[in-house]
Amino acid sequence: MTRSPLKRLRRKNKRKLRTGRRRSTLKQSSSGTSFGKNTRTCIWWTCYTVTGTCSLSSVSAGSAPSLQESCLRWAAGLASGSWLTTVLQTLHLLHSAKFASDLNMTGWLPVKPQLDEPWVQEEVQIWETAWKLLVEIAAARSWSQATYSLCVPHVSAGVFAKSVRAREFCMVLQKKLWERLHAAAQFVKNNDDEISAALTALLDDCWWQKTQIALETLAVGQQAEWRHNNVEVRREAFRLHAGPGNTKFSCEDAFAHLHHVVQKANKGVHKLNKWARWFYASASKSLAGPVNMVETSVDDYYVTRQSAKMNTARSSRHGQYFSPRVELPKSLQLSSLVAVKKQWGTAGTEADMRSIAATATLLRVDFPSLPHLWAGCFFAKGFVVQIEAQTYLTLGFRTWASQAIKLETVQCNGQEFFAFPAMEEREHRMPHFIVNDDPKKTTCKWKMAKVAPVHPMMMEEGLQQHVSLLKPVMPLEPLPVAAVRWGVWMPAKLLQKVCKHNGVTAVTGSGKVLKSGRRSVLKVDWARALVQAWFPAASLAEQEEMVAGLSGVKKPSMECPEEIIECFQDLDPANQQAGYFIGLKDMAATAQKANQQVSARGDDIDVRSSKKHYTPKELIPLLPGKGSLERCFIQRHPVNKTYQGFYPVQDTTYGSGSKHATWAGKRENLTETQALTRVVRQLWAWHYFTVDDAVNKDMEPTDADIHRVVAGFSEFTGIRDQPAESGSGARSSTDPLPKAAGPKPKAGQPPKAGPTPKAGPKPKSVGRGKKRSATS
DNA sequence: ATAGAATTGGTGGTATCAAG
DNA sequence: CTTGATACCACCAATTCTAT
Repeated sequence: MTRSPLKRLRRKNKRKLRTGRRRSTLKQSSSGTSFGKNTRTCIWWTCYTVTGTCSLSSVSAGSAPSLQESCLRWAAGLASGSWLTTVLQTLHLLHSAKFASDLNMTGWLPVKPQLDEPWVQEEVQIWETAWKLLVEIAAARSWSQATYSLCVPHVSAGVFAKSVRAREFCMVLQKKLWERLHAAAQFVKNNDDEISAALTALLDDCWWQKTQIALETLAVGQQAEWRHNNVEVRREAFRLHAGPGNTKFSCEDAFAHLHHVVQKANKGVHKLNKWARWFYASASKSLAGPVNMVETSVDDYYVTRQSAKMNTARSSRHGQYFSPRVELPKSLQLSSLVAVKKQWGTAGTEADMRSIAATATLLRVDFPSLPHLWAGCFFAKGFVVQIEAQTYLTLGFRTWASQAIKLETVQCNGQEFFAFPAMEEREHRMPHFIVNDDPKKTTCKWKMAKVAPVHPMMMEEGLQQHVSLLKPVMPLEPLPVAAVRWGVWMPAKLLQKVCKHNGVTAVTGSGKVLKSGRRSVLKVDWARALVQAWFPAASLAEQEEMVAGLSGVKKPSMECPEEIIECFQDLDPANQQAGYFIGLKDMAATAQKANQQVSARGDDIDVRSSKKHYTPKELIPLLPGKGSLERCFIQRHPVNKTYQGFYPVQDTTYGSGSKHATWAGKRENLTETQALTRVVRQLWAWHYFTVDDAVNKDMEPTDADIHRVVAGFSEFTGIRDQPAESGSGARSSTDPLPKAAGPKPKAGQPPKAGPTPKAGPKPKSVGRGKKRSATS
């Protein structure tokens, strides 16, 4: 019994770890053909890299950088905030004359045009849309990249940053994280209160400190007293980052591939199943050696199938595929996916962002305010916020904190504008985070305003050198008030908290009728109560807009039965204007609009999901299997004047086949019958080739059959076919494929001329199917 | 706490387009 | 007409959100 390659590999790696890193394996990894061109590398490959001896001297100036060096530089750049430079450059396009002119914006005008002119409105609209896009891009990049500058072990790459200052900064950051983690652990141990609970949740969200590698990295730093030039610190960082940062991708790739194999297996395509497993085992270079490998060529596939037929020993031909023969130690509590999730944490983009925000919070914020940080949910992406003299653009809130970009204020003629400070060269950048722990509108120190970019041509005289500035739509007002005014979405729980902290408790339910006879309180009810308490003077439509934003409800927020809408519309105009009906009017209009949107959306989906070019029922009798064969069909395109037939060629080497024919075309000018005949004959040719058991050849439709079908269509195309040729069942002279329908090869057997797929009658069209089966 | 709804991201397969 | 590229759609699984 041979041992599984996986097991063998594990042992190999273990041995390597134990015997100390004497032999450099890094070279091997960088020269492997797997990297670069194809990232489908065995996961152990990457682990291998980590255990190798580092050669610090290889990271040197001079000759062309090695793969390791460029990867290391890249990781170091990310750790010291290179991505933030990109974010700032993106946002700075607001002040870029070139950007404005690229968008065909009119330049600064000393005499302002009328705002209501169509071209002005159009340009202003474009400029505002461009700004929104810039904010989206900036926020997306910030939240996806900040992890490299904040979380361990990513930050440790910073000791290879270009400047000493940046290197020092990364070590200081890790030192702080280390200290804060210890303080947090102490606090949780000694306290059992609200703060302790919040801190536990924060640590859960941080997540990275639960990993062995992060703790090890910090421990190495601590032992080195956080000196960036310590040999061990640099060695650790080198091992982690001097290689393609693709452990994640390698794992995903490997598992995605396994998943694919499993899918195929479940479909019962046994030939492909085995083939794919062999391919998988042999595609991984790191498995070479202990296992007999097969070549991943089509020839080899045929040979293995031949040997299977001839009952020769296959074990000498192929490797073994993976299966979990070794159970993980029980103490790890990782025996199931559920256990993994419990032990480690949830994965995904949301979780990553939470981790970033939690780490930033752990770093800067005092523990006592942790239970109140949910109040940061007012920081909506793209708004301008201010505390004391400092102003920021927010990039969105994630559970604990919001990312923010510092702004400077520009005064002119008593008006206040906001601008991004001039870009300066920096060796090190850190993302900025802001928090709010006060949800009360009366005491909250933060102020917020919605802003719009001023169009370059509309800039005040004397400010045109800025190209464009951000201008508050309304004066800054307390953060909670502004958030409600602009309908900043928040989860239901937080909305409730906001209401309670601000004394809004009179909430009428509008949900289902409960046993008590009262209606249950929904999210919208809280939103409506808050809006009515804070904006009693606003019109109902305005209030409903705020409510819709706060609760994020897309459907009609209240059940407004059709009858009520109809009743209202049946009222005579005088009554419709009556004071006590005006509210109803707005509501009916809103509900109707929403209803229409919902129903229109439904229709849309229906229309798109219908298959327009599926086999028309008239063509079904012409198909092999008469419609019972899956993925075998003919499309008819009256506009393109084409037929296209598809047949699921079962031999996976060929994928599925398709045959296309045009009638009334320029080159051949076929009749419609001739075109359809070509397609039908090809389908049957594939059918004979594929199906092993005896097929009654008489089932194949005659030319006359085909013509009859086409004649049924002709009224739609306007192109009349000639009557069928007199030779009744005989093939016409234009029959395109007399050979293909000729001597039938036995199915499930390679063409007799040999193992190459070229010989013998075979489907001509290979198409994408072949490629996929060869590369998957 | 938890069931169920909604949302999101990924995958395989089909439909369509366009270059040669 | 072949071929490759890509848009689009249905479906699945993971995750988040809401309501109870």
